[in-house]
Amino acid sequence: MAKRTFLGEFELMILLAILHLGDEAYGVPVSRELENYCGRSIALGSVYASLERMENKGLVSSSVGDPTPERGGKAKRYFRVTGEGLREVQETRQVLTRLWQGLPQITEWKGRQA
Amino acid sequence: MAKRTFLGEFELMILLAILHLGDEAYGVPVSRELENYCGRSIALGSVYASLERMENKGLVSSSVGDPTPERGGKAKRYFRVTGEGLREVQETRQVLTRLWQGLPQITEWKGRQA
DNA sequence: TGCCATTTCTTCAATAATAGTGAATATATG
DNA sequence: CATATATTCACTATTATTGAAGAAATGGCA
Repeated sequence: MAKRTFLGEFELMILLAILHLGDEAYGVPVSRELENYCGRSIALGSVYASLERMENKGLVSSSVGDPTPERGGKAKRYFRVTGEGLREVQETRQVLTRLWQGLPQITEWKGRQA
Repeated sequence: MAKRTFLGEFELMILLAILHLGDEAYGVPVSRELENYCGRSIALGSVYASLERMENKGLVSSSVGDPTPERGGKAKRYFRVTGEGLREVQETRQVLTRLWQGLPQITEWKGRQA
């Protein structure tokens, strides 16, 4: 069996999106948030699948809210990042930050070139 | 078929390790470099597998050097990050940087807590 | 009132791609 | 030939992606 591994890129981004959204972190806005940050479309199914896996690993927890009084206002499943999830994000950030420090070809790039 | 996706966490780290190593970037030191940065052991096979995939995707290129005059000095396969590989690293870094900006619970963490 | 179309959100099933492992293989030198 | 360095291989596990189906709610209209 494959042993414990890194946080996947997608997992990392989802965790960060949840932190950004705070109390409004359920599947749909998480997906929208990612699309905004990444500039590409994200399949909702992949977000839910990843959330499911991360809940099993203890990186996020979820709770189902009440239905809202609006058309299609089905109860939402809200997600939070657990302490362990936060720790993993922090560690990943540390490693990446160290890795791209001292690499001018990376860090001096300011965005898509003209 | 799954469409084009993000750079995986592992792929990203390998690309960064290659950039750090410059002219000495072949399988073994790449793996060692990762172990140093990540603080965990890395299976050599997984590094080669990832390098292989990335070469197919055009993110790295490789060339086989000459044997070196030392015991077991088998010819090495050196890797370089291509222009496209570099661009992907840069874009990934941009997205991640934006995502963890404004999150004090992430950015104000200075390392493994005492 | 009682349906049903519509909306919002979640789950599912199936496939592709990536990660990880241990053993095997290839080539050097001493 | 034993040993050292490096790469490749075969196989399994985990993660990513997609498209469609399922659940639950409201709004409007006969």
